[in-house]
Amino acid sequence: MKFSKATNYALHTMLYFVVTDPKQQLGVQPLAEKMEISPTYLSKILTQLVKAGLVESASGAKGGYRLPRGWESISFLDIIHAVEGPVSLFDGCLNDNPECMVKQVMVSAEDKMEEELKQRTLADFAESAPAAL
Amino acid sequence: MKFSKATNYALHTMLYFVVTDPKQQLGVQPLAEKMEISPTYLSKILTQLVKAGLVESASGAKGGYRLPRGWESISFLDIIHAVEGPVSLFDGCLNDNPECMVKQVMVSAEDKMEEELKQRTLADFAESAPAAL
DNA sequence: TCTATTATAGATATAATAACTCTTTTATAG
DNA sequence: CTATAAAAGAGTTATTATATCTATAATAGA
Ligand code: SF4
Ligand code: SF4
Repeated sequence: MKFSKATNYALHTMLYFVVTDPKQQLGVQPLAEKMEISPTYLSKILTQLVKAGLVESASGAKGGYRLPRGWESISFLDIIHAVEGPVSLFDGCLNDNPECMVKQVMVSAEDKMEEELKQRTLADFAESAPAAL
Repeated sequence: MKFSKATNYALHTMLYFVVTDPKQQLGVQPLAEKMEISPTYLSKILTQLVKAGLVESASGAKGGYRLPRGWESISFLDIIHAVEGPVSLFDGCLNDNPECMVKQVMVSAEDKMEEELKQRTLADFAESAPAAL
């Protein structure tokens, strides 16, 4: 019952994009070194973010990654969902009773968490946390 | 990023105690049959609940499990914590900066979820959901 | 005390998932 | 054409979840 390391890497990577320069193309090597993981692994995570539209990539020489226009409104939840997939904290419900309050409680709890994660966007970090990473 | 099956079993077991008879001693076999898992496995989960003080157990003949006095105020969060341990959705933070907003966001999101889970107690299910399980 | 019953503990096996690596392919600037 | 960098795919290892089996401890009742 915790977020994967991949999600961690994704969050930190996105934040790093913000605190450096959202416009500039950035290769995967410097990022990988910062977090001490292999470039190919991080690349795989970044590809997930690309597919979710949370970063832009450019192949070939002088290529790299950068934030897309509109990056300011990307939320924590967006990033988490991009990496973890559509998570539902509560699964394995056999007799699928829609009235069941157990499910309702769990779903509502998850919603509360997601609400919070949705409200926090990269814009919040543009000024406030340049020293974080 | 989801709750374990064990947590599921624990929640359903607790609910089952409520909808049947909170006072009566109940062996592990009937419960295990209901959820189609082995008695020893469920027993292990129940033992965790016992250690957390969420159920009472009695060894020996005519023994079994039952809810303790004050069971009405046991919350979903109590049960989850008893089985999952002290979970923190966000770990693997290396340079432990207490000012870090990333951590703050994640912790606050988790808090929101836990608040909700804390407010839902077994008492809510005493009348409302006798047909759930 | 003896026996049947029931929880507890420990060791172990299996399965599933996460975490990571290596290799190959595709794309592009110069 | 070539150097560079991302994307894709296959495969490996590590970790954790899930579950079972066996043995031990406790207790009520005969
Ligand atoms: S009690 Fe609710 S959550 Fe559990 S199996 Fe039934 S419908 Fe699903
Ligand atoms: S940026 Fe924040 S969450 Fe990430 S390692 Fe640093 S202190 Fe921890």
